[in-house]
Amino acid sequence: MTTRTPLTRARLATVGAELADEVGFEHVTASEVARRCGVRVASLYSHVRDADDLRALVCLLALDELADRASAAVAGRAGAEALAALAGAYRDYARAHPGRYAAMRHRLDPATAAASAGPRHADLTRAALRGYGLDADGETHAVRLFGGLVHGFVTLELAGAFDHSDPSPEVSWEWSLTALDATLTGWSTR
Amino acid sequence: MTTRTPLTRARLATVGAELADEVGFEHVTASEVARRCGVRVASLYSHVRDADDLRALVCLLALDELADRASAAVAGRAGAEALAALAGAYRDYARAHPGRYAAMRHRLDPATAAASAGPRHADLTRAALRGYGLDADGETHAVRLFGGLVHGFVTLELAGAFDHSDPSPEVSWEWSLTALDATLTGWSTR
DNA sequence: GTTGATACCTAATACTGTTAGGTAAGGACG
DNA sequence: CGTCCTTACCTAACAGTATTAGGTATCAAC
Repeated sequence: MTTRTPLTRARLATVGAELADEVGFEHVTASEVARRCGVRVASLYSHVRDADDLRALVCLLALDELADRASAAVAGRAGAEALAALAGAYRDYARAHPGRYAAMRHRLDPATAAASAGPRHADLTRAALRGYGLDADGETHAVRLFGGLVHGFVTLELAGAFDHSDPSPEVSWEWSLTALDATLTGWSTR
Repeated sequence: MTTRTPLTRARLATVGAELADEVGFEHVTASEVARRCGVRVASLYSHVRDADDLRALVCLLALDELADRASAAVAGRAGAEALAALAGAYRDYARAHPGRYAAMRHRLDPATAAASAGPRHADLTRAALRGYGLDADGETHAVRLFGGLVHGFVTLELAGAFDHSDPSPEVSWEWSLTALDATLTGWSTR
């Protein structure tokens, strides 16, 4: 036999992420991950503390992956364009990888969270907002408004909440981002 | 012994909802619900199809309960005031009953969803938006914008995403709702 | 007073999560 | 060259959860 890929935390994260996208994050199970790695369940415990730690791995991978994409999306853009690109990166990622997107809402312990790509997300949003000339507090409000709007819209859309009404969510998405830009432009002049 | 409360779907929903608020919706287990009802697990299966059906029960209860509160909140109000009251009802409910709030994102099969209080939520939002004089499509966009913003903000806040930055989320919340009102007012004049 | 429905039970099975301890292979070192 | 340690996996056992099958007690109705 060819030497099979050795088990690592990184590999577990990848396999877990693929599984999450296929069956949903809430159904990511240690047993199934082990099965896909061609290994017995017990062997996982040399690499992860417990099942929760395994899920945290997927969470971290998703945070990282999405931070990279978001970073690429805002690079070289400013103002409304940067905002739309950033929001689009989130939405596209959620649709391409629903399981990983859900994984990001997994509660991490504070230490892990601090060391994760989580802060990068906040930084990226702040960077995208730079052009609006907000003061420190205003920027924080804007980060929260942006985060809430994007996350909420994407979550509801993914959950199928928009499936039974008429105009395409695409249009609502554009309108929402336009409105957000207008709002922030207004804030900057106060 | 006093006649113990007989098991009904309603009782299972209540017990499940309490459990959800205590330990989180994702940890609502048939075993624990049975334990709290003073009954063996197998006995649940006379009332629910499977564990997923049990969780759906909690979801339906939450949808209903929150629809009632939302309804009371918007009664007798209009415009910005109605909008803020409706949004506040969601936020307050999420903070008082995080487990039930999480339960509402449980995927229901289409038939159950249609018969649930879900549509009432959409109707309530539409009612709260009436004062803005939007056309049909505009109203749909507004419902989605409102839903996304409120749900996203509340979810992130509950997840602790706002815990490590300075101004109180309260202020961001006010700002966001004010911005939403201004946006919709602007939409109506187009 | 048998019948039937209702509401609960025990028992058995399968799967997930977790811990404890065993083994095989490969490099380091005498 | 043989032994020793480490690494990376294994088997075995056990607890908890989900599910199904089939049994029993109670009670109302005919």
